[in-house]
Amino acid sequence: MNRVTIKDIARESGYSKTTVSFAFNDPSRIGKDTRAKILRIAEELGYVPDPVARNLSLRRQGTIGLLLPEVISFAFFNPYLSQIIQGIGAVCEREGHSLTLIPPIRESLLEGIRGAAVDGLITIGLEPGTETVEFIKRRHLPFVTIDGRVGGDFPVVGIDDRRAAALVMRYVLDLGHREIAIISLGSESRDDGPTHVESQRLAGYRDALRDHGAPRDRDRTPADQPRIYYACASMAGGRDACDQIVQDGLPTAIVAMSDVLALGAMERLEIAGVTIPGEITVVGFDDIRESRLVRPQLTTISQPGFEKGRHAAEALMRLIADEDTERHIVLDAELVIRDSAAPPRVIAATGGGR
Amino acid sequence: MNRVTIKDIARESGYSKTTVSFAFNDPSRIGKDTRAKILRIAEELGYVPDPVARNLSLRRQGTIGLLLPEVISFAFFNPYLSQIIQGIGAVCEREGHSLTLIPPIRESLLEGIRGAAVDGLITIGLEPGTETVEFIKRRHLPFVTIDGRVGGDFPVVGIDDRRAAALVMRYVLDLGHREIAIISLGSESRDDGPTHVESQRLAGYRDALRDHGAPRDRDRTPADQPRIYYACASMAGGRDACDQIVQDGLPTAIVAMSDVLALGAMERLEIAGVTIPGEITVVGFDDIRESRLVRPQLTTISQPGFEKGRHAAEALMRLIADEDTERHIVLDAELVIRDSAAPPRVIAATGGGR
DNA sequence: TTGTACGCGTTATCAG
DNA sequence: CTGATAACGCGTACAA
Repeated sequence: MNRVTIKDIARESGYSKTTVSFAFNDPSRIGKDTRAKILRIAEELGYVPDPVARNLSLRRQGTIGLLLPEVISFAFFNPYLSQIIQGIGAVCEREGHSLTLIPPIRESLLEGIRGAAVDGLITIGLEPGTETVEFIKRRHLPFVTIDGRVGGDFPVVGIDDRRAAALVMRYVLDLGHREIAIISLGSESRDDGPTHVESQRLAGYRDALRDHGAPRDRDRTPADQPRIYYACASMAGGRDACDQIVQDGLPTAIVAMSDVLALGAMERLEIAGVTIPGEITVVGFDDIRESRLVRPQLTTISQPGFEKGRHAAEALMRLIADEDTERHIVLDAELVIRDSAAPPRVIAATGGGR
Repeated sequence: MNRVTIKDIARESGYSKTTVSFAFNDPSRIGKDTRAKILRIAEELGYVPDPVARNLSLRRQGTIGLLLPEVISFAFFNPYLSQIIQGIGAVCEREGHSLTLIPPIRESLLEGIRGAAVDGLITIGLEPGTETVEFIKRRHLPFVTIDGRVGGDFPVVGIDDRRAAALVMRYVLDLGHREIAIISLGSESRDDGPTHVESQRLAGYRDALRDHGAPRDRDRTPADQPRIYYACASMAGGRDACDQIVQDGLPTAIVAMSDVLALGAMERLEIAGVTIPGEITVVGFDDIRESRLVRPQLTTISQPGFEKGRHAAEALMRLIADEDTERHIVLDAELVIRDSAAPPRVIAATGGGR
C-alpha cells in the first residue's frame, strides 16, 4: 500500500484534481454531494495531502528558521539562547508556524541557508555587508537579526549594550573596587574580529572606568589596570579564564561579559575556597535563570532574552506579510543587584576610618 | 527584479532545464564548456535553486521534526528538554539536517503533524494506539518516541523509570525518613490519565515503600502514609505544590518526580526559612544542570537526556534510510548523591543511642 | 460547477 | 557522449 495522492482520489471518485482539492480547501466552490463523496473516498484510502507539494504550491512553508551560529549541541549550553527561542516560539505558536533550527551544514552557514525551506530567517549577531547577509538576500528571504549591528536594510533587535555594560561596571567601581579582571566573550585574535555586542560591552566597561577618573590616577601601577581575559561562551570557558586569573593573582572583582562565564568563574572560585562576595566580587551579564539559583545569587544585567525573541519574530512576521516594520528595536536592560557583589575587604577594613 | 528560476537560466543560456540542473548536480553528464557557460549565467542572474521545489523533487527535506507536547514557550521551561534537543541536534548536524520544532498548531497536535514538511518525527511520551500515532502512520512518516510506552511498532527510547524511582525512594527510606511527601508530575484527574513515565515512577516509589516493609507497620498513622501532590512540570508548579505541603504540615522528606519540581519546592522552603537538608530532605529526578548549581546541591536521579535525544535521532535516521533499528532502547540512570538529603532530625537525635 | 494548464527542480527515459 | 522530454506532487488562475 503506497502513498495515496490527490490523483488517486480524482481517479477513484471520477472528478478532477481541482475538484478534489476544492473539497478540502474551498468547499464553497463545489457541490455539497460532490464534496461528501470525495471526502468519503479520501477517508477510505487514507489520503493526506503532501505538505511539501502543498507548500510549494502555496509559496508558504508555515515555518520560520533560526540560523544558529554554532552547532545545536553547543548553542544550547547557553540558556540565554533558550530564552530567545522561547520568545520566538511564543509568536510561532500564535501564528501557527513551526520553528526550524538551522545549524551550520557541513560547517557552513551558507549551506544551511541554501537549503532552508522557510518563510523567513531570524539570525543572531549578523553584521551588515557580510557574505551571509548577501546570500540571504539572494534567496529573497525576509530576515531579522538579534544582537547585531545596525546599518543594513534589515531589522535589528537588541539592547543598548554599551550603556548596560557601563551600568554594571560603574556599580562595581562605586562599591570601591579598583583591582578588576574582565572576562570577555570571544578571543583577542580572531579571524572575524569581535562581534558588535562584544565590542559595545567592552566599550561600556571602559566608559565607566574613564568616568571614574581611573586614567587620571597617577599612583596606579600597571597591575591596577583591569586585566582582560577572553573565553568562549560556556561555563567551561568561564572556569578556564578564572584558572588564569587565579594564577595571575586575584583581583577584588571579576566582571564577566555573560552569566555563563560568571557562573563558571564562581564554580572555580568555590573550589579554590575563595568566598563570594567576602573575598571577591563577581558580576555577570544576561540574567539567565541559573543566576538566581546559584548561591550567592549573581548580581548582573537583566537582558530581555524572551522579549528579544518575541520582537524579532513579530518583526519577521510583518516582513513575511509584506508589511513595514522598524529597522531598529531597542529593548530595556537593567542592573539586577543581588548577593555576589560587595565592597572590597581592604576598603571595608581601612575605609571605615575614612 | 523577481525570483530567478531554473527556467530563466535555461532560456538565457539556450539549454534545457535538464542541462542546467546537471550543471549543478551532476557535472559529469554534460560538457565542460556547457557547464561553465551555464554557471556563469546563473551567477550573473543570481540564481539559487528553490529548496522547496528541490525537496519536493528529491523526496527528502533535510530536516527532522520534534513534536512538542506543549507550546514552545512553555516546553523550554524544562531544561531536561533542552538536553534532549542538544542530543538530537548533535546527530542532525552530523547528518546535515536541521531540526524543526513543531508545537501544537491551533492547539492541535494533529494539525502540526499534518503540515510537517520533514523526513521523520521524534515525539515525546507517545502512547501506542493513540490517534496521534495513527495519524503519523497515515502520513507514512518514520518516527521514534522518547519516554513513551513500549508496545507499538515504533522505536522507544527511555530508561527504566520504575527501577530508577525505586532507587531514589529507597535511598530516602534508608536515611530513615518515614514522613514523606511525593510531588508527582501531572494531575490526579486528567482526561488522558497519567503518562507511562508518570505511572512508572509512581510505581517505583511504591515498590521501594513496600520493600521497606511500610505496609506491615501496624503502628503507622494515616499521616505517615506518603502524601502525593500533583504539579505541572515547572518551578512554579513545584512552588505551588510545596505551598500546599507547608500548609498541610511539613514531612521530613520531599520526593519530587522531576528536578524542576524539586527546585521550585526548594525555593519555597528557603523563603519559609526551612533549612535543607537540616530540617527537611529534598530529592529530585532528571539531574538537569541547575541541580548542581543550587545550594545545597540536589540529590537526584541522573537521566541521560542528551543520550536519549542522540539515540532517538540515530534510530530515526536509520528508519529514514530504510534500515532496521531496535524497537526499545533502554539507557542507564543512576542515583546522584549530593547535599540535599540527610537523615531526619528526630532519628539523628534519638537514633544515636540506638 | 468543473476541467486545463502552469509553476518549481530533479531525474528516468528516450533521441541524436 | 550530450542533451531534451515528461512526470512527480499540490493549489489555483483562468477557461469552459
